[in-house]
Amino acid sequence: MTTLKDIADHFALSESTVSRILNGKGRASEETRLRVRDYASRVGYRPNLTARNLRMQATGAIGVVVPDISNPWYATFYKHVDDFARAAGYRLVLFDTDEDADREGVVAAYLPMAQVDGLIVATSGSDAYSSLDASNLNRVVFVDNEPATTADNEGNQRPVRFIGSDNVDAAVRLTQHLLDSGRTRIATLTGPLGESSARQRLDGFHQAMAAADLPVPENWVVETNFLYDDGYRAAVELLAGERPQAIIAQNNVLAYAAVRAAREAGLKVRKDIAVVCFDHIDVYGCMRPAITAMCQPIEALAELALNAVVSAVRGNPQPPERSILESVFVAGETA
Amino acid sequence: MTTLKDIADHFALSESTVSRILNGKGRASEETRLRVRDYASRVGYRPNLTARNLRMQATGAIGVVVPDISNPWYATFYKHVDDFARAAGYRLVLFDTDEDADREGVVAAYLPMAQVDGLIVATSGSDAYSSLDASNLNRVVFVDNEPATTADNEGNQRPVRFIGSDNVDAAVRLTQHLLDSGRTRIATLTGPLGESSARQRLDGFHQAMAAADLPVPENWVVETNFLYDDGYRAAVELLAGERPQAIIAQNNVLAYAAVRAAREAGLKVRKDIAVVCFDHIDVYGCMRPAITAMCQPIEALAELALNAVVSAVRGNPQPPERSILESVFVAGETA
DNA sequence: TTGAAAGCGCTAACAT
DNA sequence: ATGTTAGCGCTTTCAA
Repeated sequence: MTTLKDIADHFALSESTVSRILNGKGRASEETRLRVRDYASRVGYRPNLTARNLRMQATGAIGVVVPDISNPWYATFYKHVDDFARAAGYRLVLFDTDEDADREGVVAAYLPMAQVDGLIVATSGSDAYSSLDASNLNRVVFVDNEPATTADNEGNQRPVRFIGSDNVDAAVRLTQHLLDSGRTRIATLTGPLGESSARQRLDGFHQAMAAADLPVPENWVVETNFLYDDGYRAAVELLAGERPQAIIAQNNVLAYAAVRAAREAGLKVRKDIAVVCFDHIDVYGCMRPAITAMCQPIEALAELALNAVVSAVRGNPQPPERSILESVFVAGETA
Repeated sequence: MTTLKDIADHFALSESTVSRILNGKGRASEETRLRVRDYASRVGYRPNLTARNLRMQATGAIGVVVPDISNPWYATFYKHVDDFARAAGYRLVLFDTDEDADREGVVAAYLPMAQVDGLIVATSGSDAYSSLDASNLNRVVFVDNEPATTADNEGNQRPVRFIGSDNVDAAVRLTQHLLDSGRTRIATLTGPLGESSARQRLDGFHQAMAAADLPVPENWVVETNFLYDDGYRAAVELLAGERPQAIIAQNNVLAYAAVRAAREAGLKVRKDIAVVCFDHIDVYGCMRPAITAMCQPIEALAELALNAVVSAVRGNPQPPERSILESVFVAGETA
């Protein structure tokens, strides 16, 4: 590869002069500038970003960490973040942790390892963030789901920047929707209850049921890992026992699994069993039945997250505050 | 951040000793090793990968470039590549170009800029690869779609490593399937005809129609950018005119757009109009109707692509050969 | 307008 | 078993 030095040598110039010219900094004689620019583009010179990043102590890249990029919700989220990032002059790099805490830990370390300037993280429960020092932790913005722990060495829990939604309330509303339709025997497929979003959505469900004086049999609260296969197994098992009138799936993918299980059990969704969920999104309009759901305002989350991380990266210390957005109810055909 | 030097200073050791210990290379006294390891993990030392990469002239990362990560086909492809990459000891980094040649050009430059060791590219027609020198071009593996041009400065077209499928033949078979069902008035939504996959699929369509002595009205071949919105507009327009009995969509997303347009036009898909496509994949089993399609063997593509790029990265020059896999017909409910 | 020199944090060849 | 030195390719201060 051609380096700055190669170009400098070619003209018997110094590296610094060439660097300045190529970066448009400082002055250089019109003639040198032209010659250098021309030569650089002729030989296809590309600055070695690794070297530049090392020198600059910055990368210009922001990482986005999601548990499952084949989940259209996260893909859509990423696309929105990308739009905002581009406008702000940052490059985005996408990491898929496959809902695996270890993989997430690896990515979390990219920050102290100087691979990205900041991180937007939809965590699935890694505790890797506790090993980040304050200056690095400050450059991560959590979305959707709060990290399990951000305690430091001494065990002090440290507040972080979080952009999420009103999960408890959304769950209450979603449950209430079912109750209003006369369905009182309700089961739920939860995510890992170590995760805040799962816990909160379960809380809301319990609250609404308690307020209506309705029981929730223990075996109607089934914990999953938020992934399709696991959700499917759980749903099959759920439907094999005494059958609820409705299932609340704590994310979109679990709902798809539940719908499949219901169909395979010969049930007609809605008539025989209602299925509702959180964060259903149908990018291409081809999913049937359309699922009734409470949805986080995905674009607003993306915008807040990007702004927050950029401001941290630019050196403005982040107020470790929680921004909670309101979910919206989207009526479908399943409840 | 703690650096090697900090640790070295702390024990009055040299950086090289600490480096060797932390990398498990060379010998060191049991005692020093323990003390250093312990201290490093206590202070949460993370090697600066930027520095290491600069020194090593390698990153251990392979980039995967796709035109649209919210397209489940690419998301699935990525996941498969990830599995193989992990097994081979490489980290994957995902880039979404949003079907935009400029963005793809930026990512292509990551190679000479030393940001990744290799690239697996599902191109959407950037000519950026022509500016890569031989040693860089050798580290990119193209999948699904061949690059527009890989000519060098002198205009010589250079062969590249490509993993794709039998598009022409697949299109012939898909068309034949429609013909066999008695549908002879067939329209097609193509991708950008600058892209090889689009051209080949169109070729196959024309071949099959010609072989059956059937005409293809010019306005029944509609070129799109492979994206949903554009496909939808095209489909609406197509259905507004004299109506074909079937639509061949050149990718999955165009099919979803066509199905939507058909529904909105009050048509019953299959009965009133057939819709078939390439590469339909329904990760969650909730898309209705199930679309009849010719599908590239996605996992095999992923495996070949990863193996090829890894072997290039490891220094084994790539034979610039084209690997062509056979597509499989997946019967659905739409034709 | 240009150059010399230092240094970002790391690894490795070559001492000792 | 450990240290010295050089250098990866770049930017930037300071000097000329």
